[in-house]
Amino acid sequence: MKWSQIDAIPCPLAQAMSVIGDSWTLLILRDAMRGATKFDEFQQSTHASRAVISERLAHLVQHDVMERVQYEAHPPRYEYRLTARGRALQPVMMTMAHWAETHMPKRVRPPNRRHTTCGHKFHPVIACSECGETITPETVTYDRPPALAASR
Amino acid sequence: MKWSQIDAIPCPLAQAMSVIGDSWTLLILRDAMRGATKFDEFQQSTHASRAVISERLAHLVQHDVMERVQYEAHPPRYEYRLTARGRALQPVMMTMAHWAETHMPKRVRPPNRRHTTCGHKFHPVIACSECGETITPETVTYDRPPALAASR
DNA sequence: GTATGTAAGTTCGTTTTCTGAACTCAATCT
DNA sequence: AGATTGAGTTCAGAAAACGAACTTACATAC
Repeated sequence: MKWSQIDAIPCPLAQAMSVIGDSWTLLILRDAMRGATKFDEFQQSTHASRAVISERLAHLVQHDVMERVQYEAHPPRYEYRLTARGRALQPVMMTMAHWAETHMPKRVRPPNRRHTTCGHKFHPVIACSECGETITPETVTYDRPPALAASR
Repeated sequence: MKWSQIDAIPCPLAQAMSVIGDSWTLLILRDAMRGATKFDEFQQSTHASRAVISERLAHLVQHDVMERVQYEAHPPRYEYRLTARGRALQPVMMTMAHWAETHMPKRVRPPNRRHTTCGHKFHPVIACSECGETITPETVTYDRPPALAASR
């Protein structure tokens, strides 16, 4: 199977990969979260080739993660903005960044996130939507367990 | 810049990508979380080519996300197990799966996670490690804000 | 003792994708 | 008129992925 065909796999993670799993895509989204909107901003920040930036942005637009908006008529100019679906990736990226911060500390600056509501420096923890307690992997079960594809 | 050189970027997300950002890698880890350990299990479940599985597993071992363990001496046979660093990716993958479930519901089965501690079906929410409140993107600030690379 | 099977890979010719530099286009600015 | 800007496209060469076949080291069946 080709990587370009993972959208056919009915698994949430595979579906997520089919939209945001290509190389450079998450770095483009990181820049978008920091306020980037212009083609050249994405290109200069990520250092990916212009062809790749072009292809990835089109893919994100196609899947409603970003939108292409004309911001100037003469000459016609377009920028890219996160949609609600795109902004909803913020927890994913924060969780991933936190993993890198805790497990590869020598390679990144120490984090400096602050929660404005309580005023403290914090790191993200995963909580249960129902009881609010912290989720640990051992406390999660599946009613119909996700099976390995080969074993079905 | 080449994708294979993102490990040089001192950004947590880029560092995470350099370890788990290649195509197929997250699907391999998904299978590992479900209990897969054998080369052929990974290959048959993901449908990636054997060469790619081989390369990705070696990369994960090199970065201490999985370990290669001999489980039989005659003939010599090896399997792959998640390390602590690999198991720590569970929240990342759960958060990403939840994003796909909520934003691409037509393409995946409805979720069925249960929190054994409280007994309820749940979805993961991101909470503040200090005050326990739910984190929304607007309530996060950075003391030294992550800048766009081009603007530095 | 020969043949078949198994698990964990490697090899290799073909196809696909990426890379980076140059080019285009529409319009404004000097 | 010529230079600049922003948003791309084009293209030749390099790198990576694809998938089928092959290898290695044994165990087991015939």
